[in-house]
Amino acid sequence: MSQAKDSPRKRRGAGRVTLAEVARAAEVSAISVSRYFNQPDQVSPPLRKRIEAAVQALGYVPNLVAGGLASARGRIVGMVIPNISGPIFAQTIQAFSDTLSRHGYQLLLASSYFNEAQEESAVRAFLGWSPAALVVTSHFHNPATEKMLADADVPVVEIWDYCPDRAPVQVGFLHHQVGVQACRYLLDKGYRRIAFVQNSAPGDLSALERRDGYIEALAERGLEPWVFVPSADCAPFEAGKQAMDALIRRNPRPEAIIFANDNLAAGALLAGQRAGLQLPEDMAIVGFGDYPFAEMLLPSLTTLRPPSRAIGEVAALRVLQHLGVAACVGEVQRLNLLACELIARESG
Amino acid sequence: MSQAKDSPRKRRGAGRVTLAEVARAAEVSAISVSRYFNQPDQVSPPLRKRIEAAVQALGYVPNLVAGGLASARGRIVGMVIPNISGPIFAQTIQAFSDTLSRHGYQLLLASSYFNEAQEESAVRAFLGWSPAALVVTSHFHNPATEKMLADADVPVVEIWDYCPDRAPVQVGFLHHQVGVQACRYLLDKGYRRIAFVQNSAPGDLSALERRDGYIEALAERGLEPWVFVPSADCAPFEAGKQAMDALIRRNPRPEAIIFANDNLAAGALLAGQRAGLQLPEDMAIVGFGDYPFAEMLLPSLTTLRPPSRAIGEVAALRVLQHLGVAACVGEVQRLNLLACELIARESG
DNA sequence: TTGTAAGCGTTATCAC
DNA sequence: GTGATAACGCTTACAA
Repeated sequence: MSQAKDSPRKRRGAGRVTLAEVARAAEVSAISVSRYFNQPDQVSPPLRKRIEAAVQALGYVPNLVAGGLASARGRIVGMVIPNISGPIFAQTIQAFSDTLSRHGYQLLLASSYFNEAQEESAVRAFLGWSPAALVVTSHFHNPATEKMLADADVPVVEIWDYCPDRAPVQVGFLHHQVGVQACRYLLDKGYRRIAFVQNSAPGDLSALERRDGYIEALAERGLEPWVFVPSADCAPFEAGKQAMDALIRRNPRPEAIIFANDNLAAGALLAGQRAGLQLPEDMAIVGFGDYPFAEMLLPSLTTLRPPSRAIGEVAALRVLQHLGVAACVGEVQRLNLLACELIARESG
Repeated sequence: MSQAKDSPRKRRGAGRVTLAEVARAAEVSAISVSRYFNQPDQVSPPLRKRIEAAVQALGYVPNLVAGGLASARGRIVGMVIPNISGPIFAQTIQAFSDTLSRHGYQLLLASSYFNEAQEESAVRAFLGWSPAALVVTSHFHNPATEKMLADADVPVVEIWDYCPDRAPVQVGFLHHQVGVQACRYLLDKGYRRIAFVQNSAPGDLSALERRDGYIEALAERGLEPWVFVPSADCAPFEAGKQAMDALIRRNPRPEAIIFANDNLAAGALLAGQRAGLQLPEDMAIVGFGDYPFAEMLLPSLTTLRPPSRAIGEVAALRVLQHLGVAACVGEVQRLNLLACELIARESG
């Protein structure tokens, strides 16, 4: 690509400047150069000066691979997340990556699409890089992944979830509780016939926990649940339309609907309006995620705002604390329950 | 975190199962196990079977760090991108990561926030992992980064841009041309007093190239440019409102406005409506990015849709081709000019 | 097809 | 505070 096709690349070695060459140029031993980078305090100012000059002159870039092998811990953290481009997780990744890189750690990223097999292969690959820590999403993993995570001598953080009974550090919230929260909100506003529309994407088990919370909240008041399951092969926005079209025709129709996410809710909003419904007068709509468009819709969307950024920040902080990174010192708090905020807007 | 506080961790080595242990268990040499993973064809079925059994039994996970050191090329690709959570780049990252991981490569990710110093430090860190390739955004880098990229014996791909004269593989489009495209579209619809609102975030130099395209397209018809620069400390949505509020008061006011991105345009749309403007009758609005909300706004937003996913896919494909990954064979095309589509909707 | 020997570039350990 | 030496776990090069 950018280099010459037939560059005189050595078969072995990257041909890059090495620690030893810097040491020779600075007339010190290799280990001193190593210390210059890793424990500068332990190198006297004069040496430090000579080393710095040599590093500059030669354009030395430390070989982190070699360092990682020697020390058995690379400054790299792996994260497996359902998807990168959705509005929800992107914030978490951004915050996590930023916090990490501020302290000299790098992010190794992979997406699972809620698929446990893909998660397993990502975790396996990441473990091969002897990461300083590993972050996975939710507590749903297949047995092979569980075993790898348990056996690997690596700190593990589970995000976007909160299971006090599990060993890994937890940073997230109780999806079940969020389902309860959404449902009670509508109950308190006087709605009774409340439906729940599931995610069209299979594998999003956390969304099912929210559904179960909804069911529980209804049961508390002696009400029956009403769960709609869209076709699995349908994009979320379309699935939302489909759900609304179907639920409108029921007699009696629901007075309110909770959706597994904002994309579904947005589709439903559009379908409802197209069908001549007055929203929220004829039907209340509640989403989940507080996607950026939620406040731009007409009517604006009532939804639950997950602590996306906070999850990324807290996860990174816990990792750094565990690694003993200065400026992040402190006891590593294993349970980190964050709040999911209900944003009441026009739709419900 | 998940492991016991006082695990009997060796000071040196991760305590993990090694290639040698697998070899012993399978009663073969270490190199055969290595081949089993890297060139399975060169291992006879009987050996393969014994090795597979041993790998399973011991739960062996290859140490990619050691492998990377020995072979001087890790199966890792670094990507530096302005931001992760914006709707634009997230698609690129997702597509890139997916394509890569399908072929056994991992993504090392960092964001630069359009800051050249941050980019430099990310590139330096990534080079330390002897990546198989490096992907950077745009052709704007500081001299130190340029030097590292040129000196490093690593394939480099520049995305979201297209500079035929530069050495790295280019995957993107001509921002200047996109500015021309947007402006000509409005000119052809009969608008003459066309303003351009810049990005509030400094450092997005590509957006300035789009502005220059706009200026050129106006000049072709002998028209004067009208560039509005929002306060730098303002979030894009707010900056859009600010711009609209200011431009509305001018006399004569613009007939049409091109925005550096959809967030600005969305803010302007809202501010315009709040001020009592009929859109697009009173003023046409064109954005850039085709963010997910663009079609949900009222009026829906006319905008330019960049080939976000395609950029990620093509970039990954070029990288894999260069690495000689089977199933991706073929000549590495250095120049990849993708199309930016104008999505005509209601706003302009 | 399979094996042997020699590194890859760094850090841990121990001595000065 | 500084240095010599031996790993770290794997792959290349070459031999059988």
